[in-house]
Amino acid sequence: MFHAFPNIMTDQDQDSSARIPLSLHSVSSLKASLHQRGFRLTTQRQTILHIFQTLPQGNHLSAEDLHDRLRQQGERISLSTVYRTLHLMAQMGLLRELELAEGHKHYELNLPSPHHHLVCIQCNQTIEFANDQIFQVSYKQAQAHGYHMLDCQLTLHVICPEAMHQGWHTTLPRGWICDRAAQKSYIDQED
Amino acid sequence: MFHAFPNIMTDQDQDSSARIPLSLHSVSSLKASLHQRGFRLTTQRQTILHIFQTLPQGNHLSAEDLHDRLRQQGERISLSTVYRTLHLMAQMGLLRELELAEGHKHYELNLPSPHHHLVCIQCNQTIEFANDQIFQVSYKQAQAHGYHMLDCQLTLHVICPEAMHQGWHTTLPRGWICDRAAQKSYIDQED
DNA sequence: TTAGCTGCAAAGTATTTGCATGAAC
DNA sequence: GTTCATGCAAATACTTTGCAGCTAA
Repeated sequence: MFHAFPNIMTDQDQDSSARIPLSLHSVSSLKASLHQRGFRLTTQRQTILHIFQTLPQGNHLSAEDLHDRLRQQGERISLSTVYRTLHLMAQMGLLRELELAEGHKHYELNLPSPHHHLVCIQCNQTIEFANDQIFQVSYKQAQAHGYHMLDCQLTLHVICPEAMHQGWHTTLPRGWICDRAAQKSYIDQED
Repeated sequence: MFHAFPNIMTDQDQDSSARIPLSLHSVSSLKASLHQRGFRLTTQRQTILHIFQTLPQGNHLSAEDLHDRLRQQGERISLSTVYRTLHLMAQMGLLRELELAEGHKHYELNLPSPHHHLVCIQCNQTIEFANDQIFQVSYKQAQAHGYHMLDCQLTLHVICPEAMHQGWHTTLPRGWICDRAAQKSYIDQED
C-alpha cells in the first residue's frame, strides 16, 4: 500500500481502496491535521490552501507568487506568514516543494502521481512529464531504508534543441539566451 | 549512445566504445573545452577542477565549502570567483548541481552513473543511492523531447524512522529535531 | 484564558554585480 | 594589445526571526 500522503487520512481511510481519500486537502482535513499536532486553523491558512486547491494542475507558486495572488484577491496576508505557512504545509506533507532552475522554491499540492521536470540549464525552459516507474522505484527505495515517503521528484538537467543548434558544446557565446527563455512552462503527459 | 557528458569529448571519442573518455575532466580537456567557447584556462579554474577531481566519490561541496578548502590549501581565490567558476562549470556540464535540504547548492563532478538522494524533511538526513533504471528512463524522456541530457537527479522527500516513531503524523511537537540532525550524510549502494 | 499566530521591521544567508587591476592568448 | 577574468566591495534576492498585539480553542 502506498502512503505518499498519509498524514491527513482518517482511520477508516486506511484500507487499500482508499489510497486517495476524497477528503484529501479539504479544509476539514486540514483542520484535523493541524489540531492533531497542536496547531490552529486560521483564516490565513485556509485561504492559502484554497489558492493551491484552485490552481490548475501543473502550476506551482513561489512565496512571492502566492503573496501576489493573495493581494490580487484582496487578501492582506504578510509575506512572513506566507513563508511560514508554506514551510508548515510542506513539513506536514500537504505541499510539494520544487527546486527548479529559477533560484527559489516553488510549491504545489502534494497529489498522487507526482510529475517530474526536464529543465534546460541554458534558458530555464521547463517541461513536465509523468512516469509511474519513478514512483515505484522511489517507494521501494524509501521502504528498503525504513523511511516514510512523502514525495519523489526526478529532475533532468538538459540543453534545449535551440541551444544545441547554436552550438552549445563549442561556440555558444557567453550570455546567449534561447528565444524561449521568456516563456514559462509546458505541460506534457506520460509516454 | 549515451551523451550525458559530451562537451569535452574530442572527435575520436565519438565512437560508442568511448562513452566515458579517459580524458574526461582532465586539465587539457578543460582547456580545450574552455577555448572552444572563447573562455580562458586560468590557474583558479584549474585549481578548482583539481579539488573536485580529488574529492571522494559521494562528497559534494557548497560554494562556501569549496572556498574554505581552497584557503586551507593556501590558495587565495575569492568567493566571487568560486561562484562564477561553479556556475560556469555547471553550464558546461562539467559539474552536477545538487539541491538538497540545506538551503544552498552543492556541486560535484558530473560523472557517469549518477546517484540519487533520499532526504528527511524533518532532520535533513541524506542517504545516497544508485539505480540504473532512473538514468534509462531519464535519457529516454529527454530524447523523446529532443533534449540533450546532462544530468538526472531523483530526490525523495521522506520522514525518517525516528520522526515516525515520535509520532510525526499526529503529535510531533513543533521544533522537534531528530537525534541524527547533526550527522552529515550516508552512502548507500544500488539495490 | 492560554497558547499559538500574525504583521511589521530588522536581521540573516546565499549569491550576484560593477569596476579597476591583472592575466591569458 | 586586446579581451577576458579576478578580487574587492557593494548590492541584491530570498528567507527567517524577535516581538507586540491579535485570535483560535
